[in-house]
Amino acid sequence: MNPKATPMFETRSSGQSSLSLVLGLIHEHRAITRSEICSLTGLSRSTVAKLLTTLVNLGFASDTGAEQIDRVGRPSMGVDASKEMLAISVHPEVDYLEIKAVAFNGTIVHSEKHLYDEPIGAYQAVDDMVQVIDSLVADLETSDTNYRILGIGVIVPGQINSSTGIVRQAPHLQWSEFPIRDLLTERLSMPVFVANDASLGCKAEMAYGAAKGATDVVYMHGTSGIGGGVFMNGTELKGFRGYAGELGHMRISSGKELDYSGIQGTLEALVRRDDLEAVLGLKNVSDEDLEDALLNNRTPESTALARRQLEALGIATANLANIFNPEVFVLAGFLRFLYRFDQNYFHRVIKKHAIPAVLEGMQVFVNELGTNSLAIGASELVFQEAIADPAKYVKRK
Amino acid sequence: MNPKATPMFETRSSGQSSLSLVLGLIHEHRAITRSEICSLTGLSRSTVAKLLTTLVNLGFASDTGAEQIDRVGRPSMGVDASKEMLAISVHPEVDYLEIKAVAFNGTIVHSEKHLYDEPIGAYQAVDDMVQVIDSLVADLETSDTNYRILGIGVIVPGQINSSTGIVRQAPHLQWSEFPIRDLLTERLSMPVFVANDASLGCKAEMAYGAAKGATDVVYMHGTSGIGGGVFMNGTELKGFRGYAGELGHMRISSGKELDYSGIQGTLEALVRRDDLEAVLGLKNVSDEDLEDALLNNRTPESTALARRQLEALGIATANLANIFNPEVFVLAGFLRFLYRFDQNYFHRVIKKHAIPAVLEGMQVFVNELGTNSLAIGASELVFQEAIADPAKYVKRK
DNA sequence: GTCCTTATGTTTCCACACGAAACAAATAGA
DNA sequence: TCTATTTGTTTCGTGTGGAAACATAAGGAC
Repeated sequence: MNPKATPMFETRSSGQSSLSLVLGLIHEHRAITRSEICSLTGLSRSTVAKLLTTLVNLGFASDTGAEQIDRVGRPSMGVDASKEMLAISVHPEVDYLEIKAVAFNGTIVHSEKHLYDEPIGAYQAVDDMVQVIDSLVADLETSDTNYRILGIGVIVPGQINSSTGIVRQAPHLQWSEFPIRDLLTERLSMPVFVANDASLGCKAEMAYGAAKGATDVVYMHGTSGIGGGVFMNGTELKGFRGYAGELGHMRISSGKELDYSGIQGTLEALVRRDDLEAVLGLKNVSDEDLEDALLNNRTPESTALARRQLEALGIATANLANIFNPEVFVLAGFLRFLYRFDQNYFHRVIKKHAIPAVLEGMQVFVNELGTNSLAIGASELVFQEAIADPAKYVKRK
Repeated sequence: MNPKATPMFETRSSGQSSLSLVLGLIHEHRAITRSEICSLTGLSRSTVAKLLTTLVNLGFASDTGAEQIDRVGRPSMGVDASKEMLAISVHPEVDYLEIKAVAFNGTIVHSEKHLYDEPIGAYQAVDDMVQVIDSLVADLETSDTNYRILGIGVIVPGQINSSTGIVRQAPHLQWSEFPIRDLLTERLSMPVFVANDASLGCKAEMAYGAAKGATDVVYMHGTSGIGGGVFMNGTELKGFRGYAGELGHMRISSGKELDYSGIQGTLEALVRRDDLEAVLGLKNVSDEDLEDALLNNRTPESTALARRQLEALGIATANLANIFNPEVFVLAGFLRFLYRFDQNYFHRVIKKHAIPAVLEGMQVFVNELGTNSLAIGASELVFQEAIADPAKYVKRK
């Protein structure tokens, strides 16, 4: 046939098939009954039955007995999301490399962390990842449970071009222009996905955390800099080349403070974790310790600083509210306890700078998910791909 | 059946059917050959043939003879988008009411403008609209061409809740909380859609103007205030309640200037058409006259002001570039000639305040479409609905 | 002009997804 | 034990889209 035929769109029920729809529900709910699937999707009982048999055959779900009770009528049978389908999350940081295995039903089945004494280069990091993953895969395959690994999700603290899988710049790791996805794909021979840490944190909070059920979410994550993730209408804002969501670089003041990119008056220049540590006489402490010090040892200086930072954060939030009209705003990292320091003040600043209409119904939350949030977000990269085309993944004997 | 069954998703080829896909292509291209449809969609010849006969029967398209020439092989037959399917655009402004009729192939088949001596209220405006549209419909129906009107698109200069069709606030018209869609639907008995003017301008520029072919577009429109429209990945950013895109209220400076909502240091407070008129000794002049005066009668004062405004606009643009990583940035209204006043300076400001990565491949354009841009955008509201479900619209005898 | 090649339209049949309807099964309540 | 209710199961019909074979309309080589 015509070899030049490169369709602009997928044909065949573009968007998603019913199979994906049902599989997505199973993944989201972890356990769900057949009748719930019927009412949530609008599919008929006969169709749901057929779809479920194929999903069970593919290994994505398993039938459970009837569980419902205390209602008239024949009890509906349940299905569970698979405990055996896995995604592996990989998280390189300045001083460690963390690898976890997440099951399709959301449970963490494995977790390991390798500490580094000194920062290592990008290529060395890839070598380490390959080695750790290879041995993990070997362990899982010899285990008595019949695990099957669907792919790898890499969490990178920096700018990612998600379509090419190239790390554009990761300031803390000091990586730049590093084609991590292709390198890992080649050496691991399984699907590899790469994404920004803030974007994955947002994804996880939307799936199972503070923003569960919301479709329009803005997420800000404060570590050393401030990273952002934005989901509108349920899908991530990626932009032309995939660099959308650089919320920390938003300029909100005409002041002369510089952020780490050398830009003046940005959010990142005005809201700094370092400054909070300094005013409390601390250095390189954990988030927990900093939170404790900030909230419980209030001094005039620390209060003044926190207020200044909260004002800047509030102005940025108001700007983002005007721009996005989100349903939920999630604050993570050190922004979480900066917010808790004086949330009333923060809300007053927002009210002053945002249009009233966009604040109606908008909610501000701090992140709910703890240490596993990034791993869960990374696993979603893999699982969403599998959900979109379940037939591609055949059952392992 | 179960009456409580309210599916969260549409089943049945959710997204779009092949019929919509093909109809969308016909609308976009105005004229296209059958074989182009095959290669663009990936559908088979037999399927395309079937789909086209139903679309021709529905009246959305008409067969044309073979046109292609100078190539080996049987020439492919063409289809034209209908000249008879119409959308009516309605544009209320402070001192006029403008009504146009746009055909499915993009041609303007009718245009009329009623001037007002003094501002009229919202209800009076609706009365006028109904009267004008009724008589227009009567004219079209008695015409010798077999017109069929698919719906009404209303262009409102203000905040719209697109899901309820309520005008939240239109400062210049002095309307607020006005349920214009329901009022018009009731009295006109045809589908009515309402949208913000900047959003429609953006839609039109993407379909047929400066941003043609782009999927990630940020559009800023300067009239008295500054309105914005954002499309990401081809779909409009609406946000939770539909108020996303209030770009004019972005705060970029710590200055004390107030915009018309009383917010300090915003883009709208710093970039003002009034100020440009004043520095040139003008008042209430047309865009053409203001452009002419600004570009051709440069004084030290006007240059200084334009530079200040360009700097603010550049900072805002850089912020939006960081946030959205758009492919195309479109400047319309008076921003168009503010940009032309010194576009090199504008680009320098952007470079200074944006992350290098997000500027790669980003292009800045001024709007290309002239007076009909809003009408075309409004017609798209109607036509996109028809394209999504063509079977709903039966052919008129 | 006559063939051959190429690209397209047309027709016939088939695969697949999904639903409607009838029936079977499992519960609570009378 | 019987009834009402809800769900699983089976059968059959419908609609969407494709593959394959065939028909048709061009250009090009001889």
